[in-house]
Amino acid sequence: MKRQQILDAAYTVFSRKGYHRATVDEIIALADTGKGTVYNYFVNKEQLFYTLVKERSSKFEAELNAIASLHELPLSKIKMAIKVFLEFYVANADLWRVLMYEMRGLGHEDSSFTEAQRKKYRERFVHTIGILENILQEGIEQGAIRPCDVHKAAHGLFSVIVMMVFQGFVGEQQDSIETAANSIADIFLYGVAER
Amino acid sequence: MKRQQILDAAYTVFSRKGYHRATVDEIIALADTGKGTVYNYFVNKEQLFYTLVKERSSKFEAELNAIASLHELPLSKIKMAIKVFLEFYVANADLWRVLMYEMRGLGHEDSSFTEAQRKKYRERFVHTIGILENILQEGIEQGAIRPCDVHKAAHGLFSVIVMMVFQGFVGEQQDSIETAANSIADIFLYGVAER
Amino acid sequence: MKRQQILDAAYTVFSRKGYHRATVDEIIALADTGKGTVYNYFVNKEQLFYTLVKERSSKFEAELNAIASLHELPLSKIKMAIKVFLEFYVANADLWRVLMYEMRGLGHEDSSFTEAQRKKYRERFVHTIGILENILQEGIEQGAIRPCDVHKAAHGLFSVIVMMVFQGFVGEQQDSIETAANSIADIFLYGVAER
Amino acid sequence: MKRQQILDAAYTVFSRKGYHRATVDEIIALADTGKGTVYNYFVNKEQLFYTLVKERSSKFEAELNAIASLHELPLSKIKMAIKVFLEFYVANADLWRVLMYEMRGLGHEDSSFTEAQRKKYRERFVHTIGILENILQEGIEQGAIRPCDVHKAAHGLFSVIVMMVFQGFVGEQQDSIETAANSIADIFLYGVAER
DNA sequence: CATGAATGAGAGTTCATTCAT
DNA sequence: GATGAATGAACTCTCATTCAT
Repeated sequence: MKRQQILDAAYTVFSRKGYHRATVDEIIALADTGKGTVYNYFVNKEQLFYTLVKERSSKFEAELNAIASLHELPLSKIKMAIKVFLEFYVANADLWRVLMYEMRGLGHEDSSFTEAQRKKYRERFVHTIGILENILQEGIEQGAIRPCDVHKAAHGLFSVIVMMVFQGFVGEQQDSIETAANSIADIFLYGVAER
Repeated sequence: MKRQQILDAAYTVFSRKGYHRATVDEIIALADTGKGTVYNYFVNKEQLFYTLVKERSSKFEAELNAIASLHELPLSKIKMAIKVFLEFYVANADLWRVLMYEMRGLGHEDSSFTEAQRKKYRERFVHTIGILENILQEGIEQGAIRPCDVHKAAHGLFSVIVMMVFQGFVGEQQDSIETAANSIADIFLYGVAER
Repeated sequence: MKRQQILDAAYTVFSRKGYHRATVDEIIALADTGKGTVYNYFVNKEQLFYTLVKERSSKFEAELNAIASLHELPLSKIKMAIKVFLEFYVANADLWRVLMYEMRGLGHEDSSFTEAQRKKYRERFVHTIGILENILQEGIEQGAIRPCDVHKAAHGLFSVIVMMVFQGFVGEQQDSIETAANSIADIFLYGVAER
Repeated sequence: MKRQQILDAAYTVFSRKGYHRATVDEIIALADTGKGTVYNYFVNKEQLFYTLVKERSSKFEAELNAIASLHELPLSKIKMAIKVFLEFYVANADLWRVLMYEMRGLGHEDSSFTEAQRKKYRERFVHTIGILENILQEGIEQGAIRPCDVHKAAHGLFSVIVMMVFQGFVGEQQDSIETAANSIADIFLYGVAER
């Protein structure tokens, strides 16, 4: 019970402050618990953060996998995937902003996290974006998508989704998400140019 | 002269470590100067960071403004703008990653920076993305671009550009930038779907 | 039964880590019991340590008393006493190193232990060394030992015994102890000078 | 100047409390300085302690080396060495008690210090006791000392010296030291047995 | 009796900032 | 203008002890 209180509080504080500026003191104040309790459940601040990410990710990753396995048309799958991404990022915008920053994209020298931890995080991203890649690849094979660099294209799509969320262009309501998903899919698939 | 040494060193250290993990001690070690000297030129760490951003931005913003004012076809202007963006972000990837993170996109309560400072940063972004918007708007008016939400479209284009840089998909060489600019423009304009 | 498990574990951990670095967590892990159980049997860490010392001391003190009461020649008694000391300290080297340190020899202001506890420990030492003194005194009265300050001489003998153990000059085997006892007695009685 | 104040305060606090119980807070209170200042001069608590030991040792070691090099009779040298040892340990009793404890004599698993640091300390001890060994060896070669295990004999002599100090049998006055040195030398050389 | 979740005082350490020289 | 010694608030983490079950 305390464990969950701590996780909830940590989620809030990490989201608000980022990893570095978040303090254990603030987390325990919000969780209404003692400092030692945090360290009974989590080895350290870093692992507390990781637990948060892991717990929030797993459902999302499962949903995404499910979509990839469906027998649907690629274009339809893409739209579904975009929607699932939006739902997840809308719900976890702040924490994932922090996570993405702390990972530093590539192999950067300094970060709050150990290299081992960073690798774990990166694998999660690579995995989810990889699913987008697979769908695109499938689309190319079926002639629905133009041949292109699916790795970059998937990253592009991903970056747009995340930006829409981070910029607050998408709200929490289902219809807001749906509308956004349609816009994103439309431009991603057909571009902005007039024919 | 000392001032410039400090700025150069600060650029390196902030880029490597991020805002929080960067220490004044490391900056002065690299700048080969004394700690007090930093505080003679800059009121504090935050303002040192801001100065850095301001100095690096201005040339870029000028270039972008120039493109916007050209008498060229919108599609051509878009490609040019993409190139200028890429050039700038490739050169300043690490510092801008830090900056974008610390700004926290919207009106978030806590950050390393004061609200006043954050507003200044945001205005810079709004301004550069605004130029993209204007070009798109011009394109719509001239019938080259499909009617769409230019605000969001510009942000989408921007996010893809930045992602390409942060993911290391674009190198520092001119031709790498040119190739990337073409790919981005191609998909942004015509989408990935087969016709 | 739990009580004995705790004592055994505590002995091991205190010996390995010293008083301060030993943690109750480590003790209960080794004793395979719960944290509360420790506090059912012992009022606190300090008293647990004391119990350990008391239990291990009593047999040794009894043996030493027995030797003192024998009707033997003083020189012979001295050798026997040295052997008993060696046996005891070899068996309890690590814990007694910790104990001797935490006592701080004299009336020092600060220690891990309360003054009352420290007094108890000191009395045990004074008592065992006192037996050595008595044997020496007996030797002087019988003309086997040169008149000298028996208090200091007994401490000197004691310190050499302990040093031999702490420096690892004496092993656990009976013959190693016997050899060491002979060397110590030889030099203590006759000195290192050539005649 | 602050550096010296910190060293003096640290000396007092480490001597009184031992390494673990000594706190940086107490040291700075006594040194009348700020916490950060300590870390400007010393990397950490461990290195502060080491600096203390190093500074206090060097004069003593030099004196001891000087005696070893004298052209004097071995027995005379032994007495001189004993005196120098007593002077040093009387002056530094408390800190050296702490040091000797934290070293844990041999290769013990856990200690406050890193293995590397422990090795440095041990070398200092080995060195000073080694000088005693050399003097004894010289004595044997010149026929003044009975053939014996000089390594152990030197350790025995050392342990007695230290014990005399730790037990408060020796005061700070020169004559107290002289008297003690004579008693120690007398028994070490000629034993306690009557002839 | 046995347990272990909960606790918080207190530890060592970092680092932006000040100010006398 | 240039300096760096001095500072202390703030940080993460430890661990003996309590107490409800």
